[in-house]
Amino acid sequence: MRRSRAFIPTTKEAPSDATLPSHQFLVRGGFINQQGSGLYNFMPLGKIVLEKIRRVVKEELDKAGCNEVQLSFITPISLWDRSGRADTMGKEMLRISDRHDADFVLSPTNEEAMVELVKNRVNSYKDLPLNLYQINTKFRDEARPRYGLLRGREFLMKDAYSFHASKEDMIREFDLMEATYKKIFTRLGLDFRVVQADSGAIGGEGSKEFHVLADSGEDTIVICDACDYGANIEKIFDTEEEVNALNEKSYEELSEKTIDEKCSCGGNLSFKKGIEVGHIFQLGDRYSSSLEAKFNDENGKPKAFEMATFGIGVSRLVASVIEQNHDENGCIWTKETAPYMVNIMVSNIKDEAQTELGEKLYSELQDKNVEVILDDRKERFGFKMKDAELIGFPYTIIIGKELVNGLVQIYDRKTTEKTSVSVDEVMSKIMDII
RNA sequence: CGGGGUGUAGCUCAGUAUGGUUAGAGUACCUGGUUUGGGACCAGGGGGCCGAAGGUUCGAGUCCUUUCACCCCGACCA
Repeated sequence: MRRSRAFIPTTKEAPSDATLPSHQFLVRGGFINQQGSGLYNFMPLGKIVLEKIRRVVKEELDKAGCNEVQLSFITPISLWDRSGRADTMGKEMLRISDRHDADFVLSPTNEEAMVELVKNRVNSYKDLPLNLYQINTKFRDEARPRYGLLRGREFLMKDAYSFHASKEDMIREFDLMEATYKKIFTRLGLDFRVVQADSGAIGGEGSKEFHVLADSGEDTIVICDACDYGANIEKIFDTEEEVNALNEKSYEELSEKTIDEKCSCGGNLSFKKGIEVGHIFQLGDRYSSSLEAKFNDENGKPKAFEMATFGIGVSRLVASVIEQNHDENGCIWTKETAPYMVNIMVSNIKDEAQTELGEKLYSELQDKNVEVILDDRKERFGFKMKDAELIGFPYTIIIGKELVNGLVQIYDRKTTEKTSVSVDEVMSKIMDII
């Protein structure tokens, strides 16, 4: 992509209501813009990042044997009447009616729809287990949307539902998904913890959350410094007062707060703030029973499916990457999430030698399938650098004043270091580090 | 859903207490010139139904009523 042809509206100032780094930088960098309360548009850069995260999620799930589907986003209210959630989900579920005055729902989650999909199509234990997922828009009419992409009303979520002949097999899948989620978040370059969680309204026995560690996280978790134990405080403390008191504390206050108790492994426990980006539940037969979704077991006896459900907040992950990876100048994307891996900056486009080299490197990197953007705008050096830092390309090749000596520079966004490299070596050097 | 706040140029905001020239600044944008390694400078220019609807008045961005939107604090939630 040529920067001169790209739609990347960056700004010097952030909207006055954006308080979190991810919100400010994603808006300033031209990734997203707000359409309404809790509603966001993804502009080209935001769309690229969103798709990259979606692809990582899809690749790992497919490797683990899951099937991707796509359910209709608008669902008839009757679907929700049958499970009883038309009443229990309350106002979070946005209802609409069509021209015939029939009532519909903008799906906030899809247990019912997925059970209905499988019901009467999977009739034998021989067809189990089965794990179906979709990466699709969800709508939850939050009482108070906030923090940009972290708590929107419309958001992109991966939701998966698995069906099993026995509880043992369901637990096997649950463990497999925990391992798969770890691969996904590791590939995305995130520092995260798996924690014991409160199952909440969705119900079920075992439930684990995946938290990206970030000062701005809305949840408070307890983690061990020696083993991989972690828990959401909602799980550990009994009363709402205790949980709320801790959640209100800032990151700084929490890090000073010590825990006297030791972990069962003997390690020290401490409080951290986390952003919940994944949640896996053991559902049992709650939905399959109420919706009468059954299969025949080895003895030909009808039995309700054992189920589990697995969620990942895909659009929330876009913001989570930045909450965890930014500095005062802007975004620092990880390798799997960067909108473009290499930015070629022609310092002065009136300098023919600089422009020529820029074009040459641009086409060579394209030939090698490197995601590359050429900053060919008629702007000054400082302007282009600030822009590149705000957007957060991992590497920028600066073609500028050192070219007369046969040198260019490679700017590393994460370390902010510039390294001079000869023109002859720059291609091999860049291919090495990306 | 309770409490508070804000809607004026693409963006950030003055102006509203006390109604009165042609509604402002910074930034962004366009033109010309100078500049060219850290969001440049000079000159000129375009851009507004002052959130919407009613009302008071000779006259409303400013006063009154209604309404919509957005934000913040709580409660709730992935």
